[in-house]
Amino acid sequence: MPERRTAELHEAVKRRLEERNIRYTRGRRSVVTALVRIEGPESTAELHRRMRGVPLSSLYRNLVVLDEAGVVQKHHDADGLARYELAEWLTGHHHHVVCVDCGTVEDVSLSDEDEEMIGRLARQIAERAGYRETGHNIEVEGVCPSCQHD
Amino acid sequence: MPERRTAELHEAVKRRLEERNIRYTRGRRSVVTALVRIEGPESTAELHRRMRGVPLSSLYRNLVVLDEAGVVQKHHDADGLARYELAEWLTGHHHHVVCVDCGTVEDVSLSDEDEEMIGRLARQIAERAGYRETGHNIEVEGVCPSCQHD
DNA sequence: TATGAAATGATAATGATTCTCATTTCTGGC
DNA sequence: GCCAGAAATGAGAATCATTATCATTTCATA
Repeated sequence: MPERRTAELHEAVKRRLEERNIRYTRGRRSVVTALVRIEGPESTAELHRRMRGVPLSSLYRNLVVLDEAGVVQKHHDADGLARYELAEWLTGHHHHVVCVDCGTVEDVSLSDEDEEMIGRLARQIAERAGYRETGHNIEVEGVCPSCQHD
Repeated sequence: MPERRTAELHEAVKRRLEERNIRYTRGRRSVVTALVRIEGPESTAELHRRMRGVPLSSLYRNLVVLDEAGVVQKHHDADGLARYELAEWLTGHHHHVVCVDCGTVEDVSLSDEDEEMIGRLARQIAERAGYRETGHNIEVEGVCPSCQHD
């Protein structure tokens, strides 16, 4: 993500939080900063490693706050551990490829036509079960480049 | 699932386990039996409730065994809790609709044409990230019928 | 600068899952 | 049927990510 955009992103987050009377503190800023550099949802352990000086309890607490404010999106990997990334209104709509070997998750975007197709299928799936759709995404499993050694 | 098929299903599971020199014991049978009645991935707590007389430690241990043998498929809900269902080679390929309110998960199947379309997109997503694809599924989020009260 | 609300950091508590180990149940050969 | 070894079980302890607690600090506003 280009330098330029990062400042705008922080501004957008700040506005979003202020609308909800939540302060955009240094700890929360550093969560967002750590998340900007990332290719796909990262574990809390990894995020903590990237953020020297921020206590684990604060990280957890702020992830909850940012999640409830819709700034961040929470996922779970194959072991059930939490992984976070910036919400789609900040990064754009995308899907995930998960490595079945090492557990890494990467973001992938599709063309507008393909997205439309998926959207239609998702609506159909929801409708068939009597659900009111609120979102969808394709989870693709595979073996990532660096795990394909044999 | 019809009565008739249930016996065949147990036979298929038995063969699968025997190939791996794993015994198909009463405890394991009752896990499979509990799973047959289910509409979508169920939590371990719910499974345990359905299986009076089976200690929790045995349930957990057998879920691991059945998962490693490919009899059962493990998922995680929005809270990161484990949910299990029978593997697709026993039930057929399908997708999931998740209620964002109560967390229930239901299975949904699509037409062959739609499946082909999704398969193509999944391959494309994997390829774009340099992954060798091993599987995929669409996760649709929505509000289930019984949570649509307002 | 004072005041009350919100956020922090250190630590304790929680709860799902996994591990341990003594006991029990299978299986295959005699 | 009976034995020996392997596998499975059950009860409980241990683990570990995540949450809650609470005294202290920081912030926004007057």
